[in-house]
Amino acid sequence: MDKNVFDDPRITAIGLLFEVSAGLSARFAAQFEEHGLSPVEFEVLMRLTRSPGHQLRMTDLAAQTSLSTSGVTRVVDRMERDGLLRRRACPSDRRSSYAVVTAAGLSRLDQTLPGHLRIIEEWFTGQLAPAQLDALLDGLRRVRDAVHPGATAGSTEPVPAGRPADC
Amino acid sequence: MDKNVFDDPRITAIGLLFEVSAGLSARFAAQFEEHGLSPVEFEVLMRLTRSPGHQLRMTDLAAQTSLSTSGVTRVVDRMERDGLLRRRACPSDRRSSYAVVTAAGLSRLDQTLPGHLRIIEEWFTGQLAPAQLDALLDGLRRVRDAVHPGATAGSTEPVPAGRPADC
DNA sequence: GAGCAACTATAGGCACAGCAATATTCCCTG
DNA sequence: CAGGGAATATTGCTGTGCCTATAGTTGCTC
Repeated sequence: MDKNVFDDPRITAIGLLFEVSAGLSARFAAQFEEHGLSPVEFEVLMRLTRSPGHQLRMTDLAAQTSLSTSGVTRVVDRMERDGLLRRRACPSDRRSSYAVVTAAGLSRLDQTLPGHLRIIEEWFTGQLAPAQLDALLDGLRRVRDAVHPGATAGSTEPVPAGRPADC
Repeated sequence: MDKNVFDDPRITAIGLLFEVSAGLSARFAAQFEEHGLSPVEFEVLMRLTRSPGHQLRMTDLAAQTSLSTSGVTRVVDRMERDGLLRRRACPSDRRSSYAVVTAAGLSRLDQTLPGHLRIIEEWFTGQLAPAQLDALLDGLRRVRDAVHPGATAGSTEPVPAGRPADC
């Protein structure tokens, strides 16, 4: 085992990426917790709220988050218990059920988002000159297009529903 | 809830970063699994192997990974059971014990690392022109220096031990 | 030198996520 | 229109990690 392997530029590069990602995640999690949300709950709230009708089928929600379908079932259980969203049966397909954001859920997201954006600005985008930020984002976009993580799990881009939202 | 919030450049920027990070993590995990390692086990193996004597106190190992001390206890349990490392008592401080990489552990890391580096090159560093990669890394470094994730958990940089490795 | 605070590792309880199995429903084919 | 295969959500099981409590050890203070 050659010790110099650890100084390989590839290792340091990937370490840097993960370190930044982990650091920001930790800050986000702390701010979410102030509003009684876990990171995954925030993600679910974002996904649903940006979708037409503030709703999404369980399967589609799983595809847009990094959760499995069973994971979605349980997260939705918790959030429904907390009143942040509710289940709604799909009349045209009795297999499907929708998760719909409630007014309380929208309100919670409204309370959480400004702080979230502030943290991004303070520790990420605001740390770089505009040109430097653009360069970084261009690089990331390039890598993203290549690695194309599964079904764009965690992507910011909206994902078309497997079936049209006919209900 | 204004729908335009989701198009905020800060949101898209952070989404991009996390998407890249998650995508690469998934590829790494798949390759680790081919060699019978979990991501955290690989991390532990890397940390120990790069340390003097291929060993580290449990506490220091926890500080260098993103694990808590109890988490380290259990990971080391599993890896000791699999023969990748072993515990060693510290003669000068009977509270401390060291985790030491075994020959089998070194061998396992040797088998895993080339593929790991190949993946980084294929999906990350190799996707960018040298100047573009430099720009991206500069940006990341800048953010890293600002956010300074806790006790540099997950950092590629070696972390000085809390106490000198006197045994 | 006795006592106390700090440190170290571990064990138990809890939360949470994934995988596999299951029940229900839908759709297509003959 | 009957039956089989695909799709959907849920549940049990398992694995894993964190938090807290606990036991042992060390070093400092009086």
